[in-house]
Amino acid sequence: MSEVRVRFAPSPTGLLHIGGARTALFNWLFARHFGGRMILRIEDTDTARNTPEAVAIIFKGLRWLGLDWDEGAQEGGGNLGDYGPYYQSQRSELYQKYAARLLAADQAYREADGAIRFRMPRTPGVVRDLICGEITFDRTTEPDPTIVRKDGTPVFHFVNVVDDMEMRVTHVIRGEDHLSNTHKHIAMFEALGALPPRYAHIPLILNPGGSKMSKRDVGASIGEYIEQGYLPAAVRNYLCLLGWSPKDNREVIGISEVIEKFDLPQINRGNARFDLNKLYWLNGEYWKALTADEYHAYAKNYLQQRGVSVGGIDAQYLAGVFDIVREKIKLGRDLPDWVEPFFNEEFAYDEKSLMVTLREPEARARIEKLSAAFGTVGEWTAARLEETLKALAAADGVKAGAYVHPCRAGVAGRAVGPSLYHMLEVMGQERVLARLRRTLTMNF
RNA sequence: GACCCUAUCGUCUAGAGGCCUAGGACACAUCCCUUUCACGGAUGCGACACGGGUUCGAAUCCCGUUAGGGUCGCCA
Repeated sequence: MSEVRVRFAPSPTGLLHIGGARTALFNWLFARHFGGRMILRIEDTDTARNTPEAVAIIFKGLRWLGLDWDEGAQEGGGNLGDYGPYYQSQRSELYQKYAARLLAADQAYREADGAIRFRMPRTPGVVRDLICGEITFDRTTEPDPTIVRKDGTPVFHFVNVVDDMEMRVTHVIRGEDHLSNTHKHIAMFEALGALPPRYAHIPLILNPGGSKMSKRDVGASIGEYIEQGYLPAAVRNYLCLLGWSPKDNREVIGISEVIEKFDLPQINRGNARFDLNKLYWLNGEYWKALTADEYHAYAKNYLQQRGVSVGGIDAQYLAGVFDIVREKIKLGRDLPDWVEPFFNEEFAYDEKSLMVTLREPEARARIEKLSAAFGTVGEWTAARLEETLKALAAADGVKAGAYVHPCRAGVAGRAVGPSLYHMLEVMGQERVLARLRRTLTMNF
């Protein structure tokens, strides 16, 4: 096989769609597996929604997923590679040239209003798809597709073919929604005297309701995952599993291994429904697998992006807080809330800690005893604090929980949170005692 | 409506004629662990769409039906 050249050709719609992201991923995987080249072409012929911001969202999403490209459109509007420009909006002359050529050869004709139509061959259209197999389309009643509108702008099917030809694309890997149109593309290649690329149509991603995932569906945009603090490797791993499988019962699989094993024939033919639950679980697996440094850097960065300033906080304290919170959550989204009571002395008391715990008749007395005992505890470690608290409970003949709950509520204002003793250890004696004292002065 | 694709637990999938009383994962349920919430561990629930063939034998091959999805644009 000569050098593999694949392309991902998104149109700027304002978001990077999850289906598009998977198409990009499969193209990328194929290119990397065969040592080929990945090309990014921006299909921005629809001028209405073509804005620099919309294009930037595509770059951002691909970069975030770790999908790089060897050739094509670049951030800032640049082009990299010998077959550019890679923005269709900058290739109008080329399309005009090829339309004229088709017209001259009578393979296309002009309508009264100026639009140009391609003369469809009336022979059966045969598509040999690398995933779907050989399919034959009857074209006896197929209308001639428009390739240039009456206003002179070229139509998608035509520019797609011209660009794939000009850019020497060898394999077109795209969504199955294009399968029924592929014979038209092949006919255009042939009319232009070019060899068509090999086609591979991958199944669609359906929403939980079972229809094609649209931009309005929850989870449809890669931007959502960035914002919610999903880990890119987890999202990428999940996308790999939609229509492809390592076939050995593993779910968590490193990208280099996917590259090694990936090939087109093993891709499933049936559409797959999107399951946010499984992605969430998978993200948890990657969350746990992060090294301490990676996790700390991620947490700090995410919080800052969410407008939570952690700049002035002692690095060691910050790391301690991050560490005890980590095992309780699965993604960045939960970080701000879990971390809040550690950084903010004005933390809010949630309803449950207030109503159920702090208003209990014995709560006040227990917090007083806790204050006294913690004030003279000596070594401020989780183990020592646990011992101290349990001794208090034992002396009263009650379960540890009777002390744990008011303590947690008083110190963090929450009914749920990280392991209490570790939380106290991280917070430090001074802060804990101050908060307990303050709780006593409050009127619930 | 015409054409095309697809059809294994609720979901993602393993399965390419006997290894299948169909395996794994998510979700769900129960139990264990436990100060909460998670995590983890154990167990359970749960599928070959239906009908015909072919074959000694079919989840696997063929045909039909049904269902789902897609395409039929001077959208991409």
